[in-house]
Amino acid sequence: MKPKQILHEIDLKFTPCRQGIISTIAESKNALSENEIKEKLDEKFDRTTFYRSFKTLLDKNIIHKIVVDNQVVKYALDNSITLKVHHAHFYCYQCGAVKCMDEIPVTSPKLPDGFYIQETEVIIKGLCDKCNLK
Amino acid sequence: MKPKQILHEIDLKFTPCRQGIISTIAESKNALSENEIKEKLDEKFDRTTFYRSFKTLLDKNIIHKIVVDNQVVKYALDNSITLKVHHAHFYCYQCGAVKCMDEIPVTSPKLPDGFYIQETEVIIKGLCDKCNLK
DNA sequence: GTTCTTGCAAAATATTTGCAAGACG
DNA sequence: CGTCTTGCAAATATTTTGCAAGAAC
Repeated sequence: MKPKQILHEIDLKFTPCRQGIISTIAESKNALSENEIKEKLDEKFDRTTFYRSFKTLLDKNIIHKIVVDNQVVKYALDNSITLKVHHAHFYCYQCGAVKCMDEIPVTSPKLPDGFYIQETEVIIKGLCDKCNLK
Repeated sequence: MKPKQILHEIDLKFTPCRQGIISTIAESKNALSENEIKEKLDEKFDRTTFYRSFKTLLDKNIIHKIVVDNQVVKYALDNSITLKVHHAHFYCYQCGAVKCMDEIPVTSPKLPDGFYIQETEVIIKGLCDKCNLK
């Protein structure tokens, strides 16, 4: 689905920043940080605009955010768009890449009585295939 | 094991801030934030001192850090101290508590060839037993 | 006494908010 | 044209660094 369609469906205006974020993320096989997205875009946007655009897209579940250790913050298209199941994320210590592991479905474990699970997040850290084989 | 022993074993000086952090965390059944620890301590410490103490204790694997969505940052005693296996963390949307789920061992899934797993982090979000049953 | 830690000040970084101008539909 | 978005400035919040005084050993 194209950015314009996506935005239209959820009643958001088709603005250059949103459009840029969505298409940049969609083209990338890894999750991207604000800076990585910024570098790939032709047009310049204020940092505030990025913050607000990310927030809007997150609220509308167009994208999801992956945070590694409070340091690395990356974004990827959300499940509802890619129709993928909830998945684990991989973080490479070497190159810093964050990858959505669509083939690794996340199943919530059984918790003690009384606990209600809404979401389970899995971040696997190590070396990605490229860095490991170097 | 007491704070003094712990610190001595890894060649760290026995200072009031480190001592306070370790004993406060050890006494709590949930992971604690900087502010929660600060409130429980009698003595006051500069924020810089907390940052540096946490860093030192993290580096030496005395404690571990749990970050939820880049917002909530909490600390708990590390595995090497409590001798517990690597475990999942639970975050309650309602009360904000972060709990080490020692009974939920974390097993790393099988990744595609080439990937090397060093660590797997699991954060389960929802309602804790107390908030859920209210 | 030597080395490491602390508190303070300040720098660097990250995030949020208000507001007027401009773009979208 | 009414509403939402953007960029800029500024307010907040967070984290890091330098340095001299003090504590640990």
